[in-house]
Amino acid sequence: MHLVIFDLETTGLSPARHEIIQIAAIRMRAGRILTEETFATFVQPTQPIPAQISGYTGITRAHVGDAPRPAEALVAFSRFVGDATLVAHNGHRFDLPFIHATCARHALPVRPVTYIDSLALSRQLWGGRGGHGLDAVMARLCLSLPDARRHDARGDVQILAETVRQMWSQLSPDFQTCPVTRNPGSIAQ
DNA sequence: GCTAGGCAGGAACCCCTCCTCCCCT
Repeated sequence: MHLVIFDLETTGLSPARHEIIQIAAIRMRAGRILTEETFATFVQPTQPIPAQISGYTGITRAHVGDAPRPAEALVAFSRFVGDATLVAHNGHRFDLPFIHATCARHALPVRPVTYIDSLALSRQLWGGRGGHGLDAVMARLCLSLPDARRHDARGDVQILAETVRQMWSQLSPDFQTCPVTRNPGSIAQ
C-alpha cells in the first residue's frame, strides 16, 4: 500500500479561525518508510503567529516570511501526495478539516483522496484503555527518535511514520490489507 | 486551560441518546 504520512503546524486549533504554517510529509510503500522521499514547507499566514504558537512549535515570523502562500503550498503538497492514501494523527478532526478549510478560504479546486486516521490504528491495537496521543503511542512502542523534534512538522512526521509502521505491522504484518477504515477526503488539485 | 468539533466508549436502557473524554496547534 502506498501511503503519505503528513503533519501540519498551525496558528491554533480552529480550522475556521487559524492558519497552516508548516506542512511535512513522508512516503511509505509496502511498510517501508522512504526517508529520501519527503516533503516539507513553511507556509506564510495572513495573520501574525501568536507568541504561544511560536513557543510551542519553534516557528516564528522569520521562518514564514519568505515561505509560499497557502494555495501554492497546498498544490505542491498535492503533487507530492499523488495517488497515495494519506495518514495523519487525529487527521479526521484536525489535519483534514484544516486542509478543507484552507482550500475553501482560498477558492482552491480540490480532488478526492482517501485518508487513514492513525488514532484508529492505536485504538484498534490497544482499545479504549489509556490515551492515544502521539506521546502515549510512542511510550507504548518504547520509541525514541532523538533527532526528531516534537512539534516541528518535520520531526513529528518522522515519529508518526515510525509509529504507523510499527502499529500497522502488528495489525497486518504483510502490509497488504488496511487494518482500519479508509475515509474519503479532499485536498487541493 | 482556552479556542472547534464531535470520535469512541460507557452508562442507562433495550435501541437509541446522552455524557464525558479525547486529540490536534
